[in-house]
Amino acid sequence: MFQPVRGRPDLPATEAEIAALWKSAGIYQKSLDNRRGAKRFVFFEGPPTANGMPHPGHCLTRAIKDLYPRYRTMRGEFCERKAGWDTHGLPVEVEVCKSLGIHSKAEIEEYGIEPFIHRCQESVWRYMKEWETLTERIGFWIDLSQAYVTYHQSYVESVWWALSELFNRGLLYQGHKIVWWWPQGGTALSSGEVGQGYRQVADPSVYVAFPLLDANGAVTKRSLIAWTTTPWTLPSNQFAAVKSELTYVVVRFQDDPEHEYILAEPLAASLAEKKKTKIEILESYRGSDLVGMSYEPPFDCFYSNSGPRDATLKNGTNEPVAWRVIEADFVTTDSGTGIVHIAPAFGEVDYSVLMAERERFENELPPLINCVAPDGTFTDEFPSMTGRFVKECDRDLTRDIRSRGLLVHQEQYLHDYPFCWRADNDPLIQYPRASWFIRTSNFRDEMLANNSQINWMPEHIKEGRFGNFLENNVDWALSRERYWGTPLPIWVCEDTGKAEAISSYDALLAKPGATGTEVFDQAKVDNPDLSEDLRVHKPYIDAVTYDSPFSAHARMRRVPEVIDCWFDSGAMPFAQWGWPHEGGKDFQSQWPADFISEAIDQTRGWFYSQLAISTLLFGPESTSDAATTNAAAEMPPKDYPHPFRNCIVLGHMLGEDGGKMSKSKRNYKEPSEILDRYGADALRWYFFAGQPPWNSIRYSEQSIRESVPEFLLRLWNVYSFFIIYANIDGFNPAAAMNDPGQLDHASLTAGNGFRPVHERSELDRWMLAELHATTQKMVDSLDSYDHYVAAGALSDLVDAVSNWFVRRSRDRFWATGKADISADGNPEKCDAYWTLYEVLTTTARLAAPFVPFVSEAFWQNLAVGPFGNGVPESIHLTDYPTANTDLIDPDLARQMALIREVASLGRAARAQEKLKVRQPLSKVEVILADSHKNDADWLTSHADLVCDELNVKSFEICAEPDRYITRTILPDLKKLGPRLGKKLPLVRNALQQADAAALINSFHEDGLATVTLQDGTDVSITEEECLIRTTAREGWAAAEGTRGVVVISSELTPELIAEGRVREVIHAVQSQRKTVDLDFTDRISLGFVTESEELREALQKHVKTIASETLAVSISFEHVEDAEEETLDIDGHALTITLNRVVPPETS
RNA sequence: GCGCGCGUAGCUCAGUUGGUUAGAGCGCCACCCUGAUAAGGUGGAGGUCCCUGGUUCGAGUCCAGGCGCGCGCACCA
Repeated sequence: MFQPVRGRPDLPATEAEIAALWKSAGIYQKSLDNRRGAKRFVFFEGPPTANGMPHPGHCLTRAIKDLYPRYRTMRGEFCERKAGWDTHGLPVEVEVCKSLGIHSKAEIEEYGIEPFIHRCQESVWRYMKEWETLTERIGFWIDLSQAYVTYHQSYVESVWWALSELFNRGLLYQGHKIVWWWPQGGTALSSGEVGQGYRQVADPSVYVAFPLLDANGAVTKRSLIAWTTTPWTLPSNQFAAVKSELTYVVVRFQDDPEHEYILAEPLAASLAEKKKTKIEILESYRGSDLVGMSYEPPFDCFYSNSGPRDATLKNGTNEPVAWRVIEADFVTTDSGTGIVHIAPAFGEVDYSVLMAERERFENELPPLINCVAPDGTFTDEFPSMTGRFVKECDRDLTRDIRSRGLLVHQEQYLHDYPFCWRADNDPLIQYPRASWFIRTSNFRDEMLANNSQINWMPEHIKEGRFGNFLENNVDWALSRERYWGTPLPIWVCEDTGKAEAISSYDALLAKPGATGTEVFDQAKVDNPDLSEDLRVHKPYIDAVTYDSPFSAHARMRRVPEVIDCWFDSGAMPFAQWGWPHEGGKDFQSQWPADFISEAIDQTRGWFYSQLAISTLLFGPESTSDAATTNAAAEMPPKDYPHPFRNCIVLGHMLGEDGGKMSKSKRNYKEPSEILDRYGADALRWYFFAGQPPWNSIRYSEQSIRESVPEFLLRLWNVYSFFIIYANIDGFNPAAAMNDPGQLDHASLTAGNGFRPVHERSELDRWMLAELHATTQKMVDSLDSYDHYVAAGALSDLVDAVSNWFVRRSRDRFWATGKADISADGNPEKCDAYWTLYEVLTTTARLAAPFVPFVSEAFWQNLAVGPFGNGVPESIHLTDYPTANTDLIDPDLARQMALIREVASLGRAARAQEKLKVRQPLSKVEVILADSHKNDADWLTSHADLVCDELNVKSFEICAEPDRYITRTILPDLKKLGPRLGKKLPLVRNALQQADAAALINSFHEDGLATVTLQDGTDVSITEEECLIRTTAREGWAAAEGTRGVVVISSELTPELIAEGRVREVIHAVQSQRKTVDLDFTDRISLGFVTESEELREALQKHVKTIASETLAVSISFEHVEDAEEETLDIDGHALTITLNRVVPPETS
């Protein structure tokens, strides 16, 4: 006896029971133990941050991350799943600041770094509970208890090791970088943060004259015109850039005849237009002719001091260190003047100009000119505006330039400009800051080589988004002037400035004269709950200093910075084990990952940080050696790809409106709400089967709801059908066999009453063939990470079971006799049960990685129920099914598809003629397409089935097809195209006009036919090169499909009409039984009252059929007493049906 | 602006090296079944495959250029 099943499943409730079962029985752990020692399937968890609430996108990621480990485990591999949490970084600090009601660095320091760090560490776990709940609820099996945590000491120390290696190899250096700087907040913003803050604003756009100097340094009447939208950068001007190949012209404006100006030729006319004046072109130069000229900068703040000072180049000649025309590729004529004002302090390209210039000089290098302080105000070096915020000086600066006759033109310029995303009135500025970098650009080719070996899904990521990103690699700006992060493990000599990197806390303590640990110890005494891990964090770590090896009596002190938290997560492949300080075995066996998956935003994030770190530390070019830190540690193999081989890049999840999901727009439902209403399996199936994973996916409740009936509900209905009748018939697999194994085909073969497949009905053979073909397809797809195709195959299988196998097997399930091998057993019925049982248990296993809860519920009831300990106690402890290829039968699959199409075409033909299926018809004829000619005999032998499906009296393959159809010979373009090329259209015409019958004849007699083309040439064509299309002629009740044409006889005899009416009446009685709420075994007495002689005769003639179909024990042609009564219209004849339940006589 | 992706039925999406009649689900309309039954099934209508050009015997598919959307990078003197 199976547990009775409700018709309408309550999936969320079922899932809760299953989850409890897994937990109490420790199934996840057992699924691992089961595979210990087997081939490993290595999975890396990209650490989410528990500092924010999980949202629907995380559900998708977690579902995909669960699918493949589950699948591989069932396939016999050992897949450990270690959870992890990303805990560092600005977002955490921001959360804390919000709760404290502060936001600037000054306020943080005022609050105190120590308590601030404590709050950060607590804040990290703010939504921990929600994350753990979601993880379990969605069925993501991962070991949360052993999670790696990026702020833990062992993790931090692994990161330190990596950084110290890089430092020792000269790959970690300090340099300057132009960053987007938030002056009021005193911090740089990450590109992601900057991206959020762009706004369209109107800035002043000024065309400024830079007067050229003659050989003696005297101002001439000729000026360059430079264009800028940031007048505040003009005092810091250092160069003017032109493009060598561009043509520049010397012009005179009609409204300003005193001066001559130089600008790019293509832009001269438009500037004149803007000035509403005319120009005269005096001369033209190539850009390269201008290079080297000196000019007077618009402000003299630096000029007056140092003037146009010269310095010696490496080639021995002299050049001014500033205010000189240089050549640059990035100059364009898209806007401006073709002459670019260069202020290296305030732009990345500008800064690179300065760097390039410095390369040219021998020893006295061009300085970085900058008269702006980090707080965004002018310094003393620009006395006229000292202390004022630069952005507010644009107007006054412009006025100043105009008063000195240097303003050529001014206008408003609309463009996007970034503001601080947290203080949206604060504009950001580009500003130089000292920063630590990793020399990743040296490893660009290495990273590309590594990347080329990775299996990216979708493929275009490799060469596209990710490849491009690597191509444009710049050194990794690693340091952050913040508080909550992995401290940069570099200690600097206070005397000499020489630095060294530290690879672990113990190594630090082992340094001569190390002191300062007591600061943390004291804090621990004051607050015993303080996390030990904070020992390696600010401010405690900053207190640890030691004797300098570089200078007697000097101390080594740590630099103040922490690092980019992306480095943390990228170091996860080894840092999760604390390697190389510990965890050597784990790292060896769990590297590289076979599989990772995250959303597309991680191309710049975790995908990159992992690849970069791995390439630098473990690539063939690497000279890193962990053994210097820990003699027991072994470096991993170097061959690419690492640290991951296969990566599914998920599309972004969009809200209901197709836009970005946003809390404030409320355009999506909380995951918990969806899970409570539809269940995790519904959500998972929607993710897996709804679209290829890399598509962006619109997360809408409606789509999720609609995905349920198509697969889960259909499967559930088949399951519940089986349970209902198996219980009625007492079908008990456990009574039939001792060793059920995992209930796969081979084990079932031993069952009593389980007949060999070849002895069973064709329907069973077909069903099992489909089952095993689907199994094969799913395994192939999942092995190549294509779960979308696998899900489609599974869905088709369920459709086949539900809509063909069960439908066509109903009679067997309802037949008399028992479902066993006893004397009164019915072997056909037994077959039906065994087949459906095999299909259900195997389908459940096929579905297990996709919908782990429902499939477990099936297994518990279908397998564990009857067999107890004889079978694995959970479906997730079984092996994934493998196809029994002997059972796959492509011919039968084709034939069954044919008969399903015939039935469907027959119904289409009926519908066309408005002949409902209840109306019996005399005949159906089928004309098979040539491709299915060979199945004619097979189809004929299934006449009964066709007749039954279509409610017709007889079936035949049409003997005179030409009555009903015409044939058209079409060229098989795929075959003829390559052979005939341009002649193809002619051939096509010729075939269209040719006599199809004659051609077919010719094919049959000569094996080929010759057609004469319009151009007079002849072409021979074989039958294989043609397709013969069959079209139904007008005037018949016919429908055509790809496999043939089905013709229904629409002729109605009085006898057929009578039968139709009887069926109509039976239908009415059945409906009435239902409205009266009779049980389906209740007997009735029936009375028919009608004025129509014709109808009464028909009913009388088929009284037996009516009785058996409706379970009527008596049928009279008068009112039945005390009966339910209903009058209806049968083809224009009024009929009153009276119906009464017959109380069965007491049986003693 | 540059790069990547996307644009197919009312909606959500498939469409496998270019090939003859472009598919599914939902919704809609009509119907069937009434022993899976507050289920299930069938049929139908519905398409300028974003636009324009090109390559080709042949383009939803390949190429170029637009337009629109999403994402990433950069923001431009």
